[in-house]
Amino acid sequence: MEVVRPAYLPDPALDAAAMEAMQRDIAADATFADDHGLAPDAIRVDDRIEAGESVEPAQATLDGDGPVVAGVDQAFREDEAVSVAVALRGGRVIERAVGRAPLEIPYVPGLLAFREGSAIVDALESLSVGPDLLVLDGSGRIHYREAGIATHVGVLFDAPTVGVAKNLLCGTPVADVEGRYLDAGERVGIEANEEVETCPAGTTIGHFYQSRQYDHPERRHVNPLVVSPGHRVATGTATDLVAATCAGYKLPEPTRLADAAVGDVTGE
DNA sequence: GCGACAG
DNA sequence: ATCTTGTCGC
Repeated sequence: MEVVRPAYLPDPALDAAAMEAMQRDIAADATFADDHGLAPDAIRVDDRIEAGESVEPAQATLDGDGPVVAGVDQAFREDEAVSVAVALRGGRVIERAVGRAPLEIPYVPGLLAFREGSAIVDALESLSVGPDLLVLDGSGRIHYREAGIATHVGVLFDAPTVGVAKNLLCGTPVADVEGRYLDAGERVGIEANEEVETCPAGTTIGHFYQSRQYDHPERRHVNPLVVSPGHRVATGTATDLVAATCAGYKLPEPTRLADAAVGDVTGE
């Protein structure tokens, strides 16, 4: 893949005010409407995984039909960030790419892309396929300036992206989910509030999505995913697409596989 | 000043 | 995110 908006490369040397200013520009350039030619129905997961079988990584097959979805995830060592992108077609791995970058700034809520972004760019630049959709770890439009890491990366490459987070950064759920049991498949809208300074309060900027749930509400329950559009995807579609990439686990397959891959790149 | 806060 | 083993429950 190729960066098409180099002005938005996440330079960790910028001061916070400059980072925030860049995010406002990115949000203005982002498209929170469908512009991707992807149909959730066209996305397939590996049926062997859905059946609970263990699957060996498939050999690279760059040819074929059907949309390509890539998951991206990061892990950290001493003072470097490692990012891995895993591209899937029909639920099978067709390519993996690794990227690295020194860790130069601490984690600051709202400025995540400036800490991890360089490693992600490094990984995606070495990816030979241009995925029809990128699934990033973290928020997209659910962000103080509607420019979370999924939106930032999407605009950098002008690629359709969605963000999948495990926790809510900002915004207000339209229904109380606190300790409430959501059935698998349920979604609850997340609306912008005063924390989101770039759009009117009440705008739907994402969803809680219950990708997986236990059968008995009494004791244990799974926390829902936090899904939001990154770039070139509408809010409802973002959740539809993420739902289509899930295969019985809490995390979407692209994310799970990127997670595992970055794990053993970082590990042994 | 206090609270909230992706990874 | 990361430091880290076993363990309770379905």
